[in-house]
Amino acid sequence: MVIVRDTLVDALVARLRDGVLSGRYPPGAYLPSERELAAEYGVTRTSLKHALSRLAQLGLVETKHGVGTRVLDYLSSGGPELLPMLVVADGPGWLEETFQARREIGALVYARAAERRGAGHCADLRALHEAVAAAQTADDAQLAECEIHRVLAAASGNRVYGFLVNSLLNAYLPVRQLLIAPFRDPGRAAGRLTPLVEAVCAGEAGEAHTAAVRYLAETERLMLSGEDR
Amino acid sequence: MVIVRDTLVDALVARLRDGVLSGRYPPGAYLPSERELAAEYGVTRTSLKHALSRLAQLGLVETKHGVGTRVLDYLSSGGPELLPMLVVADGPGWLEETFQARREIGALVYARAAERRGAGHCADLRALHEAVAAAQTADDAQLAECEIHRVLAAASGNRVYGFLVNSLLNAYLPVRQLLIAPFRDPGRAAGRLTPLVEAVCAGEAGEAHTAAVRYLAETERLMLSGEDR
DNA sequence: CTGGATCAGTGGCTCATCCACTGAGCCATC
DNA sequence: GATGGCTCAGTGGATGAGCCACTGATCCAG
Repeated sequence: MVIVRDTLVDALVARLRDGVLSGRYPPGAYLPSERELAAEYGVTRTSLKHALSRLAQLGLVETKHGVGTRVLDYLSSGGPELLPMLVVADGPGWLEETFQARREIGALVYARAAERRGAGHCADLRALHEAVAAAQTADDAQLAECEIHRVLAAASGNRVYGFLVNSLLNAYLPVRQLLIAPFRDPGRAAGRLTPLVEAVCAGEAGEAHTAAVRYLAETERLMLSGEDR
Repeated sequence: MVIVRDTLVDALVARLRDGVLSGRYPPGAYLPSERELAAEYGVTRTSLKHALSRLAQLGLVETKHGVGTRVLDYLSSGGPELLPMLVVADGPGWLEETFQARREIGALVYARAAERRGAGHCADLRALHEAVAAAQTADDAQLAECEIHRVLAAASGNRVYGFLVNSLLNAYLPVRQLLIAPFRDPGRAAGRLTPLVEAVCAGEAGEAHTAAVRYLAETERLMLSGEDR
């Protein structure tokens, strides 16, 4: 386990972000001036500006020179990069919707990959599949599992799907412990993955699609119920 | 037309980002130290830090205290928020893949919305549809069209799809001129939208799905060919 | 009523300076 | 020879004072 110490700016971003997500700073409203905020949080204006700059990059606020910093409506203008923080902020609601999107988009990606399968991709997939089965620790299995999704996304022939999968996987990071559960027993994980991986490698598009949907639905049911821990 | 003057930090971000995307700073490599970079670009270290902070938020680099700033592999760790800059950077390739993803995910969203249609959503949709038809300028039509996508995403009952749609729509912003083309003639735009909107409002899920795919495919063909301008 | 000047308040940016962290290398100790 | 602690150079983190540029409201002269 690596000890990670948040930087001051990270902490500031978290505080301000929570203020926005919780509605303390509602959409359309202006934040207090940088000088006021800096005084309120007991930091330099420089540090506060760093934090605001990152909030702006996230699409949570918008800063205009000479005017002020306005809160945006993240629901109507935000992107999936907000998911990780939303999942921890209000939990189950966002998590379930993320799972649903992942399942449906995952099925799309899997079907595409099956259609376009190439020898190289299949080799990667088999190797990763074996890595999951052989993994001694839950962490290893989890990492390998993530890699499988990424390899499939790459095999879909559309890099945009790679980005979407990355975002959806990142949304899980904060609740990683829950996710690891189904992989505590490497044998079971292997058993569950086989049909999907085999189907994709064999190029059976229709069957792969069906298998993918079934696999993802089952996996997520386990994750949400917290069963098998 | 509003005149937007980029801030110094914006320009810095653009320069550094191009350096990363172009491979001048390859994945895994370390950037020069902040002091060196600041000198090279003729700016204060403070400003440079702001820029690096935003690059980090974008997932392009990773900064570690006492060590340095390392370039990440955006293809394997980035999210769809990178699309806008990739589309302008190397154009057609990313644009086509974005269109494909938008078409397939759009169809998913449309089908979902048709399944779960509610009176309120349908009213919104009809109003927007009429706004597109009535729009006097291409800009208006484009904005209303974006709104239709957002309303549909909202009607799908999954806020994550809203985020995904936002990201994909944002990817178009840099090439907005191209996109506006099919809407130069409001009458045609209206004619093209009708079947989809009607189908969703009528709740014919299967037909809506088919119509959505056909509509999106046609629209994007026009966009890519640049025809009808 | 209009157009320009003023002014208070806001964010943009700089500078000089110090602190905290990391990793490499040295060296005495075991 | 291996180990553990030390120093040191180089890196990013943070400060705070200060100045500049922009915006919008207000006021006033025309």
